Amino acid sequence: MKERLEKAIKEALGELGLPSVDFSLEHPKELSHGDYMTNVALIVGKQESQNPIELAEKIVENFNNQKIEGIEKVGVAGPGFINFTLKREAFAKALSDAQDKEWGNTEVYAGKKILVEHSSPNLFKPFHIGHLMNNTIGEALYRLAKRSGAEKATPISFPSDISLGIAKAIYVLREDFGKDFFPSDISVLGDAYVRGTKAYEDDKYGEETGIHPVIRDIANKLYSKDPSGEYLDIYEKCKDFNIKYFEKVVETLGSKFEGYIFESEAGEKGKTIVIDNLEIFQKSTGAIIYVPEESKKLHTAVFINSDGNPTYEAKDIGLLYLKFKNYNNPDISITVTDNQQTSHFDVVIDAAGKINPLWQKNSIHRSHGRMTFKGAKMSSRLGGVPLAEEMINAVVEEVKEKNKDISEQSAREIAVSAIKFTILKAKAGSNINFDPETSLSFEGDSGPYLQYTAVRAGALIEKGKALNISPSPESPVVGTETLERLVARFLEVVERAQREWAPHYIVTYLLELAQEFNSWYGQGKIVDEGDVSGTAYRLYVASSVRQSLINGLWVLGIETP
RNA sequence: GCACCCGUGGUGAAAUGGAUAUCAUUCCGGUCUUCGGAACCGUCGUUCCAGGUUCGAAUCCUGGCGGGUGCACCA
Repeated sequence: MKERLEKAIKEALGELGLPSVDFSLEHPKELSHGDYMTNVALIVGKQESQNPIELAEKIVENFNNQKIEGIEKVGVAGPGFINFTLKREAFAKALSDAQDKEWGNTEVYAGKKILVEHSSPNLFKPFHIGHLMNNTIGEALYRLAKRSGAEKATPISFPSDISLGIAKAIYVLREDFGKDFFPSDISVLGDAYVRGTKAYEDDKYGEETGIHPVIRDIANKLYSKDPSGEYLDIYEKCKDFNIKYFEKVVETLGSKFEGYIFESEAGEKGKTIVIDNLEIFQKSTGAIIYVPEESKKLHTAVFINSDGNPTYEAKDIGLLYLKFKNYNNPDISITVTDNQQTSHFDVVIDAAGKINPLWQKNSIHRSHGRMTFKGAKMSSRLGGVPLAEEMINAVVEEVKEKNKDISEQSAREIAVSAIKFTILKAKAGSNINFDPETSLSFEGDSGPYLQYTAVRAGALIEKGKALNISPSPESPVVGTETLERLVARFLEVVERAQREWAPHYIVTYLLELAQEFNSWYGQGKIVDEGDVSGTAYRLYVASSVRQSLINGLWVLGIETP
């Protein structure tokens, strides 16, 4: 349709003896303005110094002579915009497609291999609300990829299983529990991590002072996988325990990873790569660093420290190597991190491009803001960072307060959907401050509102079934035109979200759709025994709305009850 | 100091350079013979400041002001 209109506009310009110009042809923001609008008269008017409204009227007259197929009406509005309203038949195909589970699948990345890395945990820290945010966004990006026609979309994670920080935690665990320590609860490890950091800062733990050399030695043993160290034994047990914990947590959030690249593997590989590329990196005071060109306005970064161990930067180089090797050179490789890491990532990618241009070309970095959570119920650990579980529980309490009879599982589903929705409705990048009292509503703009609307549509269809009326496109009725337009638009909304890797477009769209549906619902009877053919059509529309909501929510990682 | 991100009703957000800046929430007023009301309808209320570019600026440019983050061996 869009191409047809573009052609018609060009034809009109030619017939009227007007210059051909670059014009836009878009959906107007306001649905009541029609289905497409063009600014062609404004552009020509400017160029030819003519009144744009009069020009627009001439162009419209030409359109009417052209008798373009599928157009209901063309009009001039505002300062000289031309609005096109399509005939209802234009949406028939979309409405029919929207009856199907596959509705919303696109061809945006047809045949591509897409890798999405997200949720990367520190294996000695519990899953906190920062991970919750990362997981929600990462999972949504993965699901967008999955519906984009990609040959393969793969979600992976990059767990931190090795660092000086982890050595600090191991040290504390060994001191407190002896060499036979066995982890029983994640919080024990989290506490050890925090206390280890503190001990290292103070250079004192318990009675013992001057612990730096001991901890550095542990770190070295971990890096070199020294089998003689009893610390390694504790470490391995903690690592196993943690991976299981991580998998359990993300499963309740609806994600599953197809693979992991551990920081320990990436570090080893990264170190080798850096050492093999000393023409790109350089030595400085015992360390190996990377100095970007001045014009790039990036900072110098240490890749291998003076102990000879890879830093986060070298680990990321190794990570890139392993991603492209293990996953068969993905066409798009997305990394989701906190936006504090943006400049770190820029430096790494700049250096990486010199080692292998593909690593730079195919990598995309999506960053998100930080999440804070106010609430007296929080027993904050980790220096004040609330755990994801604590936050979810607090919201579950809110849900139960609203509905006393609700089951634990349903309450949890609703709580998770409300949290995910709040994270995804904003353009990624800004910080979110959760206040369970005010910012997490279950009414209006919320996950539960969308779930509710989908369920409501489902209930209508069930009711129709009980009366032996099934959805049918045969006898269109008045009143559903706007809804039909909106349903048809779902496809391009998904496409845009995929192109820009921005799930929030889907959120905005679903809200608009749900509002329109609920408004229609309130206007009159949908299932009417006295009007079987009309009911069948209305159910057909309801069913298309329902499928759009379900599929849209799925992309957001929200299940429809 | 340098760099990056951000400033939209009381609050939380949306808006490909387009039309009267959109939605939610709060307050107030309504709908109710439910199709499962976590709904629907209505009222009040907003682009940090000053210039500039443009037919047209929340959006682009310059300069302020305010907030956040990052800048050498942590991750």
